[in-house]
Amino acid sequence: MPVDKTLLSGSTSLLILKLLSEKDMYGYEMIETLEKRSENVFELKAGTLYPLLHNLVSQGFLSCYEEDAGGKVRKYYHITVEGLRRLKDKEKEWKEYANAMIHVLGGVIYEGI
Amino acid sequence: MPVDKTLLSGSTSLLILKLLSEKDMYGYEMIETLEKRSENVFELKAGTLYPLLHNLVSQGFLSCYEEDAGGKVRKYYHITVEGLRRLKDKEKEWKEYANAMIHVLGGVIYEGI
DNA sequence: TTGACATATATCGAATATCGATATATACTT
DNA sequence: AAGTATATATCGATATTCGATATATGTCAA
Repeated sequence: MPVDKTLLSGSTSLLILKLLSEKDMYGYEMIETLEKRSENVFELKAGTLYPLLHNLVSQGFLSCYEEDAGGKVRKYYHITVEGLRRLKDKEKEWKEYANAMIHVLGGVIYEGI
Repeated sequence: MPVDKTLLSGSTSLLILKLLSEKDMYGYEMIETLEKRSENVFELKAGTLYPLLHNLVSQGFLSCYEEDAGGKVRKYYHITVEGLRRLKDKEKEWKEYANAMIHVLGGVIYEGI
């Protein structure tokens, strides 16, 4: 059950940074991992991911190296120190946003997030 | 402390529909109410709101009537039956999105929202 | 009374983000 | 041999928001 794609706007880089804070991954792997972890709510498209990865590299938040996997060359991405800092900021920002939404929607504020 | 504006993408109409499900409001009032309720996290701009309101009216989710307030004409917006249905759908969608985010971010899933 | 600021609505162009379509190439399966 | 999955990439179209700008009235202080 994928959600309105515009809801993802702005949170995609956060999701990617989060995944890479756990281990190095290649693009295709990120798409599959996100899909599984979110129980098919996030269906990140390749046309969204690859330009975003290049962008994060050029901003210094990720580094990239190639590795051979049975004839196929995979591009692994690794989060940098600046990337970890960025992740922390983005995570905090998202929690602020979510709390504000819950507040307006009339629910209790979830202090845990 | 306003958050990254791209995070709002897609949730703005949900916020507006939610406000109007409580009472009729005019545009300027919505901007101020959202700002207060979210503790300055949401700073909806007039350039975003007014076209959005017109759009929601043309889609049949809102109706509009004018009222005089000390020389100034205010345009009050009222949520329609279809608007209420839309609100319910959008609310459900946002909760699905938020739960998926929390899931990926490694937090517990907040069943309440 | 004049100037500044708040109220109130509106439009337009620029910037940003995502997707769909398309392209390329290899591996695996049937 | 053909089709599907893996894997990366680019481009144009679409959607959303904002900043800037415009207009007009009310209020308050100097």
